[in-house]
Amino acid sequence: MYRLLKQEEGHARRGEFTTPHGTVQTPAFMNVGTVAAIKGGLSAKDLEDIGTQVELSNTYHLHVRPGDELIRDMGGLHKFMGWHGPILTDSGGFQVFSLAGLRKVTEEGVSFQSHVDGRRLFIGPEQSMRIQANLGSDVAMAFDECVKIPSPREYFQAANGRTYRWLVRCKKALAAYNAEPDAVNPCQMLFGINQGGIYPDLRVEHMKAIAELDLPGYAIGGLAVGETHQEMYDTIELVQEHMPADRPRYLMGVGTPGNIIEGVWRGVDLFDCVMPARNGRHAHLFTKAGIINLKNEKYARDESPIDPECGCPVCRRYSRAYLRHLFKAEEALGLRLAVMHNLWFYNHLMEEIRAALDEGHFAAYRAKYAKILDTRI
RNA sequence: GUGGGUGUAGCUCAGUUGGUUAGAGUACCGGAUUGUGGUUCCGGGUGUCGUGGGUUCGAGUCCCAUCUCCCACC
Repeated sequence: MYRLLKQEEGHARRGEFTTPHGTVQTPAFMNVGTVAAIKGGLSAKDLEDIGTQVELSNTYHLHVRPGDELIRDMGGLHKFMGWHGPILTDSGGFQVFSLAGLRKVTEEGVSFQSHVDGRRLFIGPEQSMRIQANLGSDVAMAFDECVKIPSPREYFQAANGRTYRWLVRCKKALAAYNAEPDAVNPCQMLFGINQGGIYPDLRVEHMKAIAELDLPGYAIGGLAVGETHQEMYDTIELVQEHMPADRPRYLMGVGTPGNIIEGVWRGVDLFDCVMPARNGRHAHLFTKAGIINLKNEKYARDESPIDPECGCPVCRRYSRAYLRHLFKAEEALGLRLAVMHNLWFYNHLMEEIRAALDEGHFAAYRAKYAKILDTRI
């Protein structure tokens, strides 16, 4: 359930999103742990320490290993991974895009070749809902088709039709699974996903259609996959007008700190992105002054913390010189500390955005930080 | 002391009958990464070819001397 607390200038929204495992203050950034683990070695306790509100895992990956039935038998994903806050699961739809070389799309669904052992898998709307019901996440994402940009308009049109029909099937299937007496999380919600590339009419038409299905939340998918930032922002701005105002809005897979500020400005409530974790593993660290590459030689004797303005557990204790050494020596601690800092940075960024919205100066915050946070220094 | 071997990038090494601007891996330096296949991808050569002399149009390559290190013998 979503409650709008305040609407700032522009379209920015301050709200609360309540799930079976707690209330999320929005705008929020969801921390991505695809295989029920934050890569880099962070624990559920670490997530609590760095201010994580929502954890995100993936249907496809957990189905492949260890198997969603195993997780159901272990009491569901919350219990399995020891994270008792809200969890959102992605549907496997994005793997239609990211594992393009290993799959085949039909009206029924998508067949994949497993990236783990090569066996043939099939995931359609019903399979995705079954898996997500077994995982017992708080939010299940619709099984959609994410299409690369650029692609022919005709393909987007066909994929949009398929994604809509799949969504109808998702809604029916998930309701049935969660009505079963031994459902892991009977109040699990389903979010629909808008697609259409950067074709304005396809985006709007699709958004209007899925809005009529009266789902607990809606996502904008298929962005940050090849288009320019301006095209992405224009698409968000266009689509948000047709999203129900009383439901949370989730911009999937985005993005940089600047992308997030611009997304909030255009009315987005939820974000997720692998960037803080993946870039952190490669020593790219976010600071209030811009992005630094900690492997650079110039930090070899730098006694200052990653970000002098940061209050995270890593910055309170360790120097750039030490962290650089850990990376050069390929010590696991380097990855862990870097990811911890970056996720703390993202979570803290959202706290600042919420505070700016509460206090009515988000426009000034955006003007000050939207560009500088994405700049390499 | 004698004989043989060896010396090319920080490291391990390749380099044809003498032929254009000196090659690879690794290390190092830099970049990429947007609903995650964590050791990936892309770019960069950083060199007195041990040293000196000689032959040659031309030498990492052939000749002489010398030095280093290794091995064997005395």
